[in-house]
Amino acid sequence: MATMTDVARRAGVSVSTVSYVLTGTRPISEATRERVLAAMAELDYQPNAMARGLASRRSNIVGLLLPLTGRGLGATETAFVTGATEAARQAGYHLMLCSVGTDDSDELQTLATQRLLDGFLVMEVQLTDRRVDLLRKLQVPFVLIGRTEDADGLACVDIDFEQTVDDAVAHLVGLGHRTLAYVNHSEASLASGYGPARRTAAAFEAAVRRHGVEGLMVPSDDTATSGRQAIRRAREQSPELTGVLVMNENAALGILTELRETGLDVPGDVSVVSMVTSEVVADLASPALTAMTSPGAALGAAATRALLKRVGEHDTSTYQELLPCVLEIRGTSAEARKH
Amino acid sequence: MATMTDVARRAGVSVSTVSYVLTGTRPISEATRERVLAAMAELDYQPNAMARGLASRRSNIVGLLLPLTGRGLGATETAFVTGATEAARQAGYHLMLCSVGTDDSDELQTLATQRLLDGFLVMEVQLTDRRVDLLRKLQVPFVLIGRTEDADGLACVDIDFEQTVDDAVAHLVGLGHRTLAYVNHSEASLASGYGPARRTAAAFEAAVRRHGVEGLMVPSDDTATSGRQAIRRAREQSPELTGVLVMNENAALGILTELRETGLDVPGDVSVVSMVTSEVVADLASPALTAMTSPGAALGAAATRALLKRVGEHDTSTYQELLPCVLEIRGTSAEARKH
DNA sequence: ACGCTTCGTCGAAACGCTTCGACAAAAGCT
DNA sequence: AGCTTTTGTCGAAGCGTTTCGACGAAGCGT
Repeated sequence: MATMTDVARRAGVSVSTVSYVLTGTRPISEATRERVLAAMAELDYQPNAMARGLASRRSNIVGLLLPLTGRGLGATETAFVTGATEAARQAGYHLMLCSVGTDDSDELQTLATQRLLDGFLVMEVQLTDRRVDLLRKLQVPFVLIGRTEDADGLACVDIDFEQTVDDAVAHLVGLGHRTLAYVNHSEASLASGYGPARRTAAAFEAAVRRHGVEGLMVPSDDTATSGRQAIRRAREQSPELTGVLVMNENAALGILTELRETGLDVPGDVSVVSMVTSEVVADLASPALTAMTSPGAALGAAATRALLKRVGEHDTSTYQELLPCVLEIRGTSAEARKH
Repeated sequence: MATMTDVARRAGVSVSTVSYVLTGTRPISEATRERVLAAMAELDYQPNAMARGLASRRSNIVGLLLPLTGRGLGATETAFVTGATEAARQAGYHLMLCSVGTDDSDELQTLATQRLLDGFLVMEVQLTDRRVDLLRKLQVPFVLIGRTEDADGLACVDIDFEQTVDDAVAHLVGLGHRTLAYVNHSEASLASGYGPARRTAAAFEAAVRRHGVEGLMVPSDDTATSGRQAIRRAREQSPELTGVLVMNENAALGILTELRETGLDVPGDVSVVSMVTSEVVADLASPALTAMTSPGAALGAAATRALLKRVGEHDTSTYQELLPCVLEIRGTSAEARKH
């Protein structure tokens, strides 16, 4: 393995000159630059990442804080990770997966103090999140995927839930539906103050009022079975219901099954719009789900860019970027039946 | 940020003594060890990962070579990643996600030569894989998830496809099915020599022969639509077909839809067993899919353990570990109809 | 009491890079 | 022409560890 000293000797310059060629920190004449580059090529030189990191106090690695609960990642999260990895790579950075629980402060502190990582991308952000306080105290650059209660002084990238819900409701109302149900996340997450659940709940209420239609919200777990129960409950409470907005994918599929088995046609009798849904899952259903496709990869890329900017420029300003899900009309939404 | 020098001064010993306490490389008396540990605690000392890496030529990071194609990761892959991350963490290692294309030798070479990673986990292994040759040439420890054509001298961890197919066929035959179809991966992947496709094809043929039943194989892309076409084709060729084994999840859901719309009952008329399927996806269907659940997390953990062993002990022997998928009987398989 | 090994510790030399101050040489001003 | 900048390069001092050789102090067998 060739080192910088080898390159310097071969090119007949000092090591510092080689370093300047590599980093561009100081001007180097065209002639010697070429000699150095040639020497590197001949020796198959690759800078040693550890040595570089030690000397420059930069690892060029960012950590992705992702509590791996064991139940796996959904398509949205996966897309996010993919997008982030790709964006990091393009900027010459690497992404390290850090499976640290949301409340495992010790583990996170170790990780952040080791000087192995230049910054953090924080996923699965709670409304009040201990990791945020810790990272802030430690003065480590970080960007949240999601938002805390008070986002002041923080950098966040998140789905624009308000816009997304509003677009979905507008779509259904535009098709003539006058009585809507929103199948949200579970009661538990609503109670614990889970951001997306809270925000969409509020947004749904606002949208419904603004459009002057009836709206009913019911909670559901993220399983097909729970989705079936939810839609049954919704139809009991409000039998004239023709438009359904549903937060999570598995519940959405359960709802389709339940409606079909009740003898109702989708989208003939009832229209269903799924939120924050990936294309893959949408196509699993038959007919394919009309859905608000989550901008997973775009979010990941945006978050990474924001983080790298903070790392590079010691930027520490408040920053917020919200991306809406985009409506993909497929087979489960149609004009409301006239009566 | 406290350094080792600070700790040494505080404990009244030399830096090397501190280092020995930390690494256990040389014996240290109980008394000074305690003094050193106390000093560390008082100073909130954390070893600097870069310095340690430079001096010891070990980063304690392993790379996960995962071509992120943009179409996202399935549940099995995700579980794998999760399992690997967790296993690495428990051994004091970290996992770095490396999105490197299967034929991007330059990128991989850079990565491996940088001395940033102690070893590699290689996913999406092709039957003949250029990455394998490169890593071998570079003398970097690595473990494959999957198998190449010639696995001699390599370390591989993979699904035991032969066993899995055999178990699935045995399940269907045990229920009285005498004519089976196997909906495999696409024609293209079969032609390109994709391992799982080839291996399951051979295993299916063998199992069918061994059990003395009829078997037909049809290819399908990994989409619901393609699954529907595949089952239609299979029933044309072999109308008395009552048992279906299907390789990929999306196709499996398509098959259920197609059968239902043809007026056939599952599992009353036809039994369907899905292979290498995660629980989440299995539950999406109604009735839930009887499936061979892939041991994603276990595979990831096994691969990581194997890799760390090689890294630590400069072990370079041939190694192979195969884990079968386990049969989860749910709602899509039942006794064959008597006639 | 004598050498001999074992134990516990120290000092110093790596590890391979970045970065700072210094300094000729070249270039830009009046 | 003389003076100040700017440009291009060098040497050396870190960065915070690990690791190796050395060495005094114990512990052992005889």
